[in-house]
Amino acid sequence: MGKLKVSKNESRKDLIVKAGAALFREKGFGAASMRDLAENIGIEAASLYNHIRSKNEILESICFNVANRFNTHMDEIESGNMTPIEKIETLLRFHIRQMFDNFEEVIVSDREWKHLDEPYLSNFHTQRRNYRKRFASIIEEGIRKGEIKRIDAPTAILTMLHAVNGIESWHRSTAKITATELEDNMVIIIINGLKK
Amino acid sequence: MGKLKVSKNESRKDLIVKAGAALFREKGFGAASMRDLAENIGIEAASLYNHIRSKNEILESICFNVANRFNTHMDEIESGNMTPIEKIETLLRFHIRQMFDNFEEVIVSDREWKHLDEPYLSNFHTQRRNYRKRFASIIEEGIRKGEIKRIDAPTAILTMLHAVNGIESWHRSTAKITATELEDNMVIIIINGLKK
DNA sequence: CCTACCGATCGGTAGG
DNA sequence: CCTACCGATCGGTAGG
Repeated sequence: MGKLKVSKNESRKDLIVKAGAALFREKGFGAASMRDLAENIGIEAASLYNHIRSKNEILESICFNVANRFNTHMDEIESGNMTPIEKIETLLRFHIRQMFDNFEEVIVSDREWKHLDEPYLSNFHTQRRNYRKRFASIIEEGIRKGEIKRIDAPTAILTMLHAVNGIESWHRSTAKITATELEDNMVIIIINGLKK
Repeated sequence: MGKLKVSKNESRKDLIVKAGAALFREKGFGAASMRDLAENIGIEAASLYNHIRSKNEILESICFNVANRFNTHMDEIESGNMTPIEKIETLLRFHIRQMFDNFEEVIVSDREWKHLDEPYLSNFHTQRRNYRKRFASIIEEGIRKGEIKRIDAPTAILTMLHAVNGIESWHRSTAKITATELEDNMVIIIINGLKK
C-alpha cells in the first residue's frame, strides 16, 4: 500500500514534467508560468507543489531524463564493434528518432538548460561537453582509418547535432514526406558530407 | 537641428536594440527584464520608454533587421547568374558570416520570434516561409540540372540552416580553429552532402 | 488538492 | 532622463 502511494505520486510528477516540457517548449522557460501549467493539467497552481519542489525542479527532470537517454545510448555504441561510420550513422539516427519520440523534452533540454540552478547547471554542462567529446573521438577514429574526410571533428559535431534540431520546424501535418523519409534524407546529406 | 535630434534618438534606440539582443540571447525574451536592460545601459527602466514604445518593439526591431538583411541578400543571389551549387554555397557562407558578424541578433530572431505580437508575428512568419521557399527552389533547380542528389529540398533546407546555428555553441576563446577554418569545414560537409 | 495569501518583480505611465 | 508609482502577475507557503 505504501508502494502504491509512491508509484501514484511518481506518475503524477511524470505528468507534471511532461506538461511542463510542452509548456516550456511553447513559451520558453522564463515566460511559462506555474499557473499556466496548473491550468493545463486541471488543478490549482498551489497543488503543483505537492508533487514538485519548484519550477526549476521540472526543468531539472526534463534535462537529466534526456541526458541519461543519450549517455546510455552512447555507452552501447562505444562498447559495440561497428566501424566509425556505422557508429556515427547509428548515433545520428538515434538523435533523429529522439526528436520524433520525445520531441518536447529534447528541445527544452537543448534550448533551456542554461536556466538550471547550480549545482545542476555545472553538472549538465559537463555531461554535455563529455558527450560531444566522445562523439568527436569516433569521428577522429574514422579520420585515422581513412573512412572520413580530414575535417575538424568539433565542427562536424556542431554541424550534425544542430542539423538534427531542424526537425523542430518540421510539421507532420503539412509535410509531404514521412518521418522515415525525412530521417533517410537527413542521414544521406550528413553522412555523405563526412565520407571520403 | 531637428534632424540632429532625430538622428540622436535613433542611435539611442539602436543602442537599446543592440543591448536588448544581447540580453534576450542570454536570458531568453520572457526571462529578460526591462530593469536588467536599463541597468546594462546605465539608465533607469522608465527612461527606456523615451526611445522605445514597449519591450516587444525591441524584439520587432531585432527580428525585422535580420529578416531584411537575409531577404536583400537573397534578392542579389536570385538576380545573379551563378550555378545552383554556387548559389547555395554563397547563401551558406552568408548565413555563417551573419552568425559571426551579427551573432546576438541572428540568434534572437531565430529563437524568440514566436514572442512577437500580431500583426508582426504573422508578417515575420510569412517572410520566413517565403525565404525558405526561395532557397528550396534553388535546390530543386540544382536537382533538375543534375548537380544535386535527388533529395527532398525542404529537408535539405532544414538541415543546412540549422547546422549553421551550431556556430552558436562555438566559442572563439576556446576553439582551436579560426572562424575562416570553421566556415570552410562547415561548407565542405554540407555542400558535399548535397553534391551528386 | 484547495483557499487564501505573501513579498517580489514585472511592463509600463504620470509628471516633471 | 529621473522619481514615484500603478495594477498585474510571478513563484511559492501556510494551513487545512
